[in-house]
Amino acid sequence: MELSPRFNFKDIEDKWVKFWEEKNLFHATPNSKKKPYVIVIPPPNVTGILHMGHALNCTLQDIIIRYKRMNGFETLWMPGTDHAGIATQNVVEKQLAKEGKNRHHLGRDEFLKRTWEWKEQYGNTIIHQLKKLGASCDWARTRFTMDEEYSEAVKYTFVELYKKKLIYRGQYIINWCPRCQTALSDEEAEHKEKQGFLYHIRYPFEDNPNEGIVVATTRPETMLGDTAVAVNPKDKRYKKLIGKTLILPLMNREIRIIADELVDPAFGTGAVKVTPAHDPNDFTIGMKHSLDFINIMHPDARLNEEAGDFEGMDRFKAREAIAKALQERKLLVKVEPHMHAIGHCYRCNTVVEPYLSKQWFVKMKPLAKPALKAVVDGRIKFYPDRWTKVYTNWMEDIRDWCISRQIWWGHRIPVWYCVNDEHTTSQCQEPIVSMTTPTKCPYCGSSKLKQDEDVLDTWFSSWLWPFATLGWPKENKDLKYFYPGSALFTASEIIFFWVARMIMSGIAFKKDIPFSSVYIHGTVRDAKGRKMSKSLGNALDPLEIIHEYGADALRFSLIINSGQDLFVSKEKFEIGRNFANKIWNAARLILMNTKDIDPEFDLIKIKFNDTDLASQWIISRFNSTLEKVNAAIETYRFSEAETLLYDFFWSNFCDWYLEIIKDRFDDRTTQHIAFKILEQSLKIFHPFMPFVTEEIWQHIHPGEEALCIQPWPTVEKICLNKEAEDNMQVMIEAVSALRNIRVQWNIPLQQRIETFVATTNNQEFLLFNNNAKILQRLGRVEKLSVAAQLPTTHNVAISVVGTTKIAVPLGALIDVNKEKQRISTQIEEQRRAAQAIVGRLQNEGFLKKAPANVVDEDRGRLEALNKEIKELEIVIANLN
RNA sequence: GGGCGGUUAGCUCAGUUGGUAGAGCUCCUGACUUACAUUCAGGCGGCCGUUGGUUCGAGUCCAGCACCGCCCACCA
Repeated sequence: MELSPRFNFKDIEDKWVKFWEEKNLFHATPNSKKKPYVIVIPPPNVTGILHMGHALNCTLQDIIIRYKRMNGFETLWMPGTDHAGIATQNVVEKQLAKEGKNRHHLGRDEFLKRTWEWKEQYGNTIIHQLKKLGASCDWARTRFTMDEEYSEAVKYTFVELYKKKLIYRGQYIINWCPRCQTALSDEEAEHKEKQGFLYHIRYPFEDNPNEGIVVATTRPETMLGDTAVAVNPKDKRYKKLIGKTLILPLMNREIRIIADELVDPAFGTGAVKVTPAHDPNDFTIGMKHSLDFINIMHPDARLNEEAGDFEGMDRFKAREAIAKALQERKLLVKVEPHMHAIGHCYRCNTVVEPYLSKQWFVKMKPLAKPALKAVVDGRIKFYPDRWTKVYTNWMEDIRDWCISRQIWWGHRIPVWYCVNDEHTTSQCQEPIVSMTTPTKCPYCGSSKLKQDEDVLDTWFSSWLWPFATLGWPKENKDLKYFYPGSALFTASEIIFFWVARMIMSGIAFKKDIPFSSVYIHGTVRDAKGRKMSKSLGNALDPLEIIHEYGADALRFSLIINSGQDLFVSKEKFEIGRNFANKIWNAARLILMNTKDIDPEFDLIKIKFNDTDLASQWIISRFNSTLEKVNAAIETYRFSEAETLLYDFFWSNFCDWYLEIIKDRFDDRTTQHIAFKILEQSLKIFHPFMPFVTEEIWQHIHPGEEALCIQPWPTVEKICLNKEAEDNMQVMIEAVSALRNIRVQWNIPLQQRIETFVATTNNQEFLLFNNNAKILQRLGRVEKLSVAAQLPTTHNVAISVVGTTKIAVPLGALIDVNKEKQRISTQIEEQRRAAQAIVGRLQNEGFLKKAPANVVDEDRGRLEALNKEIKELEIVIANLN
């Protein structure tokens, strides 16, 4: 049965997606005979639609998963989605805004109901898209970070950590997003360099209002909340002033000058205004010196009643207004431009505000210590290795993790407070932390309890992903068999957010690392190197590429470019499309010319003496390629693996082997070798291009088991034949030499030529003698003579390969007059060019006296041209 | 301020332990065509960022410098 003349990926992709899923080929179950190989997918946000980053990330995972599956592992690729607290809430709020409502109009329960509805409707979009990509996940296991079972795991984690005193609640300066109106963790505040200003403000002395101390700040509006000015105790300029009282301008509050080592005398004026409620540094100083903490801001970043005349004003408006007011009072000494990094909300890009508030935190040092060790002592390896240092640096300097969020969509914090005014004992202040909803206060017995309003950071659920997806905290067979996992594939952006925390949680709760390899891949950018984003409008949609070029093409092209950050444009995907097409057509050629293939036929049974050089060569090339491909995949060098496959199949198999055997396809052994190489190639291409390979496979093996569960070929050492590879290389070069002569001398392909091969090297003599056919067929040679010396014929074109001369007598082959004319024209062109140089040199006066380098350069060109002219003249002479 | 990565053909990138610089795309020339024009054959095109060092020999190893990019950081 033949393949259709044109490869049409659109006809086959959906068919195989459906087939694989219906036959349950990707489902993994605990299996006493096989070793497990496990990857958990980085769960995409439910709000997500497939972008190039996902496509790259998931293709990489799919390659190794399919590879391991074919290598006999019980492979589990765990799929699922993340509830993405802030992102999802934002989407639904935007929807509400269109209806002129906000979430408070609906109330918490109604809003959550609405969000769940949204999730049911759109939350699986990305899962469907991943299937189109060919991802071989165990779809039946698809998890969501807010599944009921999963929620139990999250609660359990919170309660356990609280019991171990690794979770605490307290008033601290956190990153506050005034738009999302929630706290953020340090990692969620993205620092970006921005041009700002450094305002120098004079704070007058209480006893001498005309004099004062000058402080420098980038956020003058926070001065309204100042409760001190600090200087370094060693700073000679200010030593005498320590303890003096100042009048805080605009507020007319008395504040004092205090001394603290945190102050750097070299920055600004060396005197720092201290705003303990609005700056992390100042907070520390405030605690140390028992200062007042004055919060001057509403949660939406408008100034509050503590801001005096500026109440109600937005923070940035207030900044201008305050600068102006200070200027009017002649207290603004100067304003200078200043570059500094400002935190932005990673979800909405709003400038975050350091804000004092009561939040829940995870104490990280005890969790980080064993997680750091696991990487330092090599139990977990990063690929490429350089990320190890990024990880260890962060872990060594880890800070506590703010996990409470003032939003509604997420895991509600499992904490209740006693709100009974009448019987409140001092113990009733204690939070009640519980897996289940408590009915009464354990201290006073009151049933007036109120649950904490906040939800947990999304990452507080995703850091449990490697085991919560397997049913933890309940023990079960899956968990026992599939944990710990094998590898994790992700982008560098979430090493801190996710990778590090999974390692911590795995060790803390499962007493074992969650995976032993972490592969960090590059970022996908556009052709100009910018990150792809919807707002820039430069995003290439993977689905569009799948539609236009096919999923195999998308996958192959992405991976072959994935050595580092990728710069993609539409044309970059042609390589994959063309390659899929090449595979298809090679298969067509072979299927057209082979029949009744003996299924028992095996390449390793072929004796080298029984077959020709080209066959030995291609069998050896297949095995040496396979050996290298295996090594590349095992060490996560995927683009290298694809390059090896591409070169083997296209440059060796198609361009040479198939061309050589085309006219002897009637030979049974040849048929079998070609068929077998194709069949084995399909297997090793399958992880990279699952669709086209499965299609061809099922075509040649109808009714048999699918390609995706075929055993991976083994490297047959007996087939590795360096001598054949080297010898074939000589033949290839000889053919190339002949082709070269043809082009050089304008000998049309139709024109059969006579060729002499001359060598005194015994081995090469035999080689050419035995493989004359290759030269004859691919070089279109009519008569080939192999001898020790060239005949004494004039007018031969000679090319040298190794120690062998390949010569073609030109005599009758070329039209001498035509050739003469062609060369004459060439000579004329060269002469004109030479004349132009001479002319220019004369015009510019260089010919007589000039800087040596200029003349040398031109002289070089002149000489080169003259040399070429001479050579061409010799050629003309020879033609006679 | 600290750390990391990059600099090789016009473009995008390979280059394994030091040993005559490679691929794809682009461009140019050509193509007996029943596997493929998403093809085939051939060609043009590189002081391998810069300076110095180690070596018989450096794109590759070492040091400095320049430029580009990324990450981290509580100098207000």
